[in-house]
Amino acid sequence: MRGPREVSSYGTRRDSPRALPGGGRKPINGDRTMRLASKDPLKLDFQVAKLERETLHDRAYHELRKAIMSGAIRPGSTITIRAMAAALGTSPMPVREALRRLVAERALETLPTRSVTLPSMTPTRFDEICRIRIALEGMVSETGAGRITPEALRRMHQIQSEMQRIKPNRAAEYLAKNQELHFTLYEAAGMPVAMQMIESLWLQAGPHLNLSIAEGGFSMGEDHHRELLEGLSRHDVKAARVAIEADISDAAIVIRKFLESRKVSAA
Amino acid sequence: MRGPREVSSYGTRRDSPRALPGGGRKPINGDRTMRLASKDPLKLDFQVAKLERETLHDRAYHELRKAIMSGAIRPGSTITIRAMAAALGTSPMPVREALRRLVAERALETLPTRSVTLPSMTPTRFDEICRIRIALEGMVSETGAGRITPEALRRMHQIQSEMQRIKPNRAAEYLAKNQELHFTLYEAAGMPVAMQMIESLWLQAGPHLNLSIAEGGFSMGEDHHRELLEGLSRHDVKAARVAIEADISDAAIVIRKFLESRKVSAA
DNA sequence: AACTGTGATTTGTGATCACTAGAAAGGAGA
DNA sequence: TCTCCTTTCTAGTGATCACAAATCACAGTT
Repeated sequence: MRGPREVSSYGTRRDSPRALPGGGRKPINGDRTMRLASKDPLKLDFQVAKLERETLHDRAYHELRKAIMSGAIRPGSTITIRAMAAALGTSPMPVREALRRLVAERALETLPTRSVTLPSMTPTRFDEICRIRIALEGMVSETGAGRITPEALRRMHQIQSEMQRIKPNRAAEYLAKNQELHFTLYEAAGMPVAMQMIESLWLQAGPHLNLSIAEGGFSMGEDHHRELLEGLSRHDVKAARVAIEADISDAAIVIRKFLESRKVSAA
Repeated sequence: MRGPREVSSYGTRRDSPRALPGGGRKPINGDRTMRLASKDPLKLDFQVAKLERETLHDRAYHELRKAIMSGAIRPGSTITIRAMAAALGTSPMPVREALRRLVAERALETLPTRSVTLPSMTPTRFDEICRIRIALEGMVSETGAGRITPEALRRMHQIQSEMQRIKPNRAAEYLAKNQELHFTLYEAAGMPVAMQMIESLWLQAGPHLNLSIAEGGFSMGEDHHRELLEGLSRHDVKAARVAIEADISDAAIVIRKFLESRKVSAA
């Protein structure tokens, strides 16, 4: 006899609503909520708030992603499903799917034992990622430069000035702003497929950037960002591309040095 | 009272071995099978066949992938977990994970209703994919051209001559050989991260290539493949890159025309 | 005849259980 | 004390169950 689950330590019970309030993330339901009256234009004569409906594995995915990007998970450490599930207050199932998704995006890796780890970065792999980034982000930034709106450009200037005011010991903030600056330009290109690929690349490199910058301090990007914004102002798409490529290359040199020094110290 | 599963319609029972014979796919276990005797050098004085130990969701993934690439799944049609599970003779669980993985790779797409479909290709998306391919595969092919081994080059010649002998009505074979030719070059570059990204792009474009070639016939690539092989023979990496880029561009023109004609006929 | 509300069926999501393989810990013998 | 074996524990995989949202079918109403 097995009465349908009498006890459980989960915060979310069966009979509680599945829809979770969720952070400020975009809802995945497109437009097919609220179909109540007045047919084809599907208009309602009063306003209602759109319901958020996010799945648990989506939330687990975003939590893990955040932890990876921020450097909270140490490279080489393994992530166990059950521990993560306990931390999130869910069953192992959503975590399993989130991990699988991150493995597919190459942010995580499955060991031969089938455990999942955050892969450590080798200089070789880092070089490869940088070369891909130059090819891909170079192309996308050139496209974005040709289609950027005045609002987006203003926003980039805003981000740049904020970056210059960040204190030298707040490396994580700096990196976040840096990402925002780059992605504002890329977004302007209107290339969603490329966008996801670039995000995947940043996710692979991110944790190691965080670690190396945290130790070595940051002094990167200033010049190239200035060149980038100048190029955008005068609609010089080639200049924008060159600035992005140089930005990636120069940062790569610093990080690579750090990776190699770490390799020596580990040996 | 609920005796632990008396009946089941699955072909694979609990007590049957988990390890499935599997097709000619590479096993995911690295090297840590067979650790029976003679410790540290890990040598065995006789040869044994490596045990295949592939998870069910890996097999489901590869089956689905094959179905997508071959065009067996029509764009726009939805894939239900339970139907796929029944077809594979497993529980829905492995299928669920395989689908999630393919969605992460953008080969499939989740609708707002959370069903999974094979997305149909718009000219816009196709153009984007081609531009990404030119940037990425151009870079990789230049690298590969500089590092290709004589064996790999010989193999490429072999593939090319096989392609020329394929009858005009065997489009699928032609596409398979075409992929083999490209990937042999890319493999030589030794860029595993880029490799996976390129595979993902081919998986996105693949089904639609199949459909359009099947209807329109194929007359693509001959010239560019010749240029490519000539360039490789004389170690001209730039020529190889240009040939690949032209190959992608020219094929894109044909496919794009097909996509647009189809759009009109659908409307 | 078209639309709306209701019930039945389908389908995705999440929880729990069972099973197996590694990993770790503990103990016996040299 | 070290090594090897056994036992125990841990963790991933897959099956099954339960539930809710979506779709479908149908009937009743305007």
